[in-house]
Amino acid sequence: MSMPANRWCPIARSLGVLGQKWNLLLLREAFLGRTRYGEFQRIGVPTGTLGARLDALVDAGLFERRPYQEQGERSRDEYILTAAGRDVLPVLAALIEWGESHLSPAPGTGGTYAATSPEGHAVRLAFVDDRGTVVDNDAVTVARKR
Amino acid sequence: MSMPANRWCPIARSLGVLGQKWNLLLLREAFLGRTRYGEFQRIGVPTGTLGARLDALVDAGLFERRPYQEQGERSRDEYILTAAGRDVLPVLAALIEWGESHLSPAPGTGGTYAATSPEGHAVRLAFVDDRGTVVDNDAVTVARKR
DNA sequence: CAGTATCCTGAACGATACTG
DNA sequence: CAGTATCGTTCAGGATACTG
Repeated sequence: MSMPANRWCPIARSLGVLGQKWNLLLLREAFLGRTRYGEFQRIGVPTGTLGARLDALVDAGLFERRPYQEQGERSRDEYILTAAGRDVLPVLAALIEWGESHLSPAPGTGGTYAATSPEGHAVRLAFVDDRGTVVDNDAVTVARKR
Repeated sequence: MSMPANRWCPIARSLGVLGQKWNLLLLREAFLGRTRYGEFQRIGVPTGTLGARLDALVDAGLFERRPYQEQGERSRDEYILTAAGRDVLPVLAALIEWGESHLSPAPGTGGTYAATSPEGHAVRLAFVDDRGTVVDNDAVTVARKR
């Protein structure tokens, strides 16, 4: 995403990293516990694209390579989420919630993903103020600072 | 986004609507109160692209056209967020927060956007459980249902 | 299994010109 | 001001073959 007129905008800048077609799907797999090339490949991404996307995500600091070695095999790399990568979770959660609410099929018939707290409680995304009070989405307004 | 292997996934499906380069930027403008062609145009999108994106967002049900008429001018259309469109706010907020945390320049030097509650309190996105208790991002796990 | 290398195609993009 | 039309370019994506 080039867009010189929007370089100041964190949305545009985030999309520069996260906006390509496969990146968020690879991150989804990572959150589901996948770490290896072959596991990522199974979601349908062509190998050429996969290599490029993995490189890009490593360069952007969302994945880091970690060597591993199976019995009698050469050393290979796993792709592990960094702290920056783990912070993408709200983006994924927001997309999941929007898709399940507004896209056919089966809007509202129980989701395909479950997000849970360490205690096993289902969690959802919400806006909260500094005291931790939940604020309804429609009540939130956005403004540009300065 | 075609991806037959991922049609079940609400992330992939949401990206089908929201993933194009300019769509989220147009929605950003809508949240900032812009409604008219010329206002959208100012963000740097070429007119051809703008027409196509606006059509797509109307077709997807995120914008609706509403006629307006200035003194002595012909009737024109404004582009108004629908309920589905307003629900995109968490996606934008998540991208803003990720970008401001992890992308140069000036990560953490105070954001470019402010989200506020009706009472004027600053709000941020967070995971909450069914009792409204905030759960730390890193403590949340995702799993595929069924 | 874990990649790299090639080649092709299509869609979004960007610029520019034109119309009511 | 609010668009539509045209055109060239670029790049992600897709298919396939090949390597260690």
